[in-house]
Amino acid sequence: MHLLDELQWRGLLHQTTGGDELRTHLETGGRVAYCGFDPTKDALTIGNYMPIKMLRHWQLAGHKPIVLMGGGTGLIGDPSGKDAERQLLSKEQVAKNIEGQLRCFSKVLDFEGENAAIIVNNADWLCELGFLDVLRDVGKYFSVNEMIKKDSVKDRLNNREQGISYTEFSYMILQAYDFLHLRRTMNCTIQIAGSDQYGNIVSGIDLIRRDMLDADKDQFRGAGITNPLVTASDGSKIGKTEKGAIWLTEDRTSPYSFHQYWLNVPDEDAVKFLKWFTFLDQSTIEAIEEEHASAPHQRASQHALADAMTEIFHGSENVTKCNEAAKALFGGDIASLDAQMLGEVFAEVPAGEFSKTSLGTEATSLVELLPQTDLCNSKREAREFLKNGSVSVNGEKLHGDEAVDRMLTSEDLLHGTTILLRRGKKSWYASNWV
RNA sequence: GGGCGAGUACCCAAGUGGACAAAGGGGGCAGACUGUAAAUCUGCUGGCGUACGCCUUCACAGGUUCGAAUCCUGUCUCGCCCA
Repeated sequence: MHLLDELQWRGLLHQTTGGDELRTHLETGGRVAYCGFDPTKDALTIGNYMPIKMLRHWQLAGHKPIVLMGGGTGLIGDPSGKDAERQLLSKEQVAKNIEGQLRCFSKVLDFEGENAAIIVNNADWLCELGFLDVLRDVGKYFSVNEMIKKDSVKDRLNNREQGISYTEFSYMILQAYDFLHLRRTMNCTIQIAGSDQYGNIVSGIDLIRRDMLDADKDQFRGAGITNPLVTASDGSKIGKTEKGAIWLTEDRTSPYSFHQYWLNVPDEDAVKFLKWFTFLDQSTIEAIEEEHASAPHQRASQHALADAMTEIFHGSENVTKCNEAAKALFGGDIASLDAQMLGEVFAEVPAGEFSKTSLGTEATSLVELLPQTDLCNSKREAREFLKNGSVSVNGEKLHGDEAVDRMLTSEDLLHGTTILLRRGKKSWYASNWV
C-alpha cells in the first residue's frame, strides 16, 4: 500500500502539499523526511507518540526518517497555540531533555540498517548562524506582511495583553531554515508534522523554492505531510488521566499501568486507536473489529490495543506479565496463586511491610491499617470505605459493620507473608508481614 | 490616570448579618448493574474524630458586631469601558 493510502486509511493524513507530484516522489524508496521535536521535557508521553509513529510509517514505507531535535529552536519557543510568551530554557536543560527523549525514539524507530533513522540537533547549525547572515540570506525571503497573517502570530498580535516578542516572531524563520538546511545537506524533501505546523512547513517549502531557483526544473523541491490532531471521543487529549499523563518510559509509568490505560479505552475509541496508534495492518484490525462486534464483552479491541502498545514500549515479556497480572487481579482467585506468581503480579502494586507480631491485635484492625496504606487517608475515610463494602481482603469482599471491626490475623496470610488489600475495583495494596 | 464590575471549595456557580462547612451543576471516589466499558440509579465529596463534636476555609490585611462569605476601611489580582 502506498504510504499516503496507508496513512489515509488510518485516519492519520490531514493535509499534504505537492499533490500528485508528492505521490510520485514517494514511489521511489529512500526518500528523506524529518519531523521536529520540542525538547521542553526530559521524557515523553503518549501525547508525543504520534509524530514518532508518523516517522516509523515513513520508515516502513522504505524511506529514511530524520528526528530533528529542536535544541536550537527550543531556545526560542514556538508561538503556535500559545497565548503567552514562553520562558526560555537554558542550554543545559535543553541538552538534558534531548538526552532523555532519545530513549523513547529507539523503541519505535529503527536506527540500524538501510534506512536507519538518524537524529540531528538544529542547535548544531542554528547556533552557528550569524545574525547579519540570517537577515541577508534568509530574512530577505520572508515578507513581514505574510508572516503577520499566520494564525500563530495573528492571535498574539490581536491580543493586546500578551503581544509577541521579536524572538518568538522569528520562530517560523528558524523552522523554515531547518527545512532548507536539511534539504541542502541531507537531501531531505519532506517535513512531517502535526496539522498545527502546516503554516511553518509551507514557509520552509517557500524558502527552499527560492533557494533552488536555478536548480533543474524536474528536481523535487519539498513537500509536507501533516497528521490531524488526535483526540478521544469525549474531546479530551489522549494519554491524560486525572492522575497525570501516561509516560512512555517505565520509570514514570509502569508497564502495568500503561497496559491498563489502553485496556480501559472506551469501545467507541478502541478501533480508532488501533488504527492510529498500532502498526497492525488493515485486515488484522478489521478482524479484531468484527470479533469485538460479535462479542463486545470480550473487549477484543482493547486487548489487542493494550498488547500492541505495551509490546512497542515495554516488550513482549511485559505484555505477558501484564495480562497475567490483570487476569489475577480482576478475574482470578487471588488466594490460589502460587508464591511466585503472586510476587510477579504484585510487583506492580503499591506495597508496604508490617510486623508479623502485631497480627491479631488492635493494630491490625482494618480501620487502623488502611490509613497506613495508599488506599485511604484517614480512619474516618477507612470507615467510610468499609461501610460501603468497598474493601476486600485477599479478594474477598467485606460488608458493613463486620468489615469495620475486621482484624487481620495470621490466617489471612498468603504463603505466610502477604495479605492483599483492595479498595474499589482497581486500587490494590500488598501488605508484607515479616 | 478616570469609571464600572468581579474575586466563594478541584472547576463552574448560588448565597449579600445568625438556621452556612456554605444551594445547584460538573468532575472525582465508592456501591448496584455490567464487560476492569458506556448509559443509568444510589451514597460520599474541606480536614480530623466510631456518635454528640473539634479544627481550617468564601482574594489578602484590619475593623464594626454577641455573631461576618455577607457591613466598613485599606491592599492585591482579574475583566470591561474612557483617557
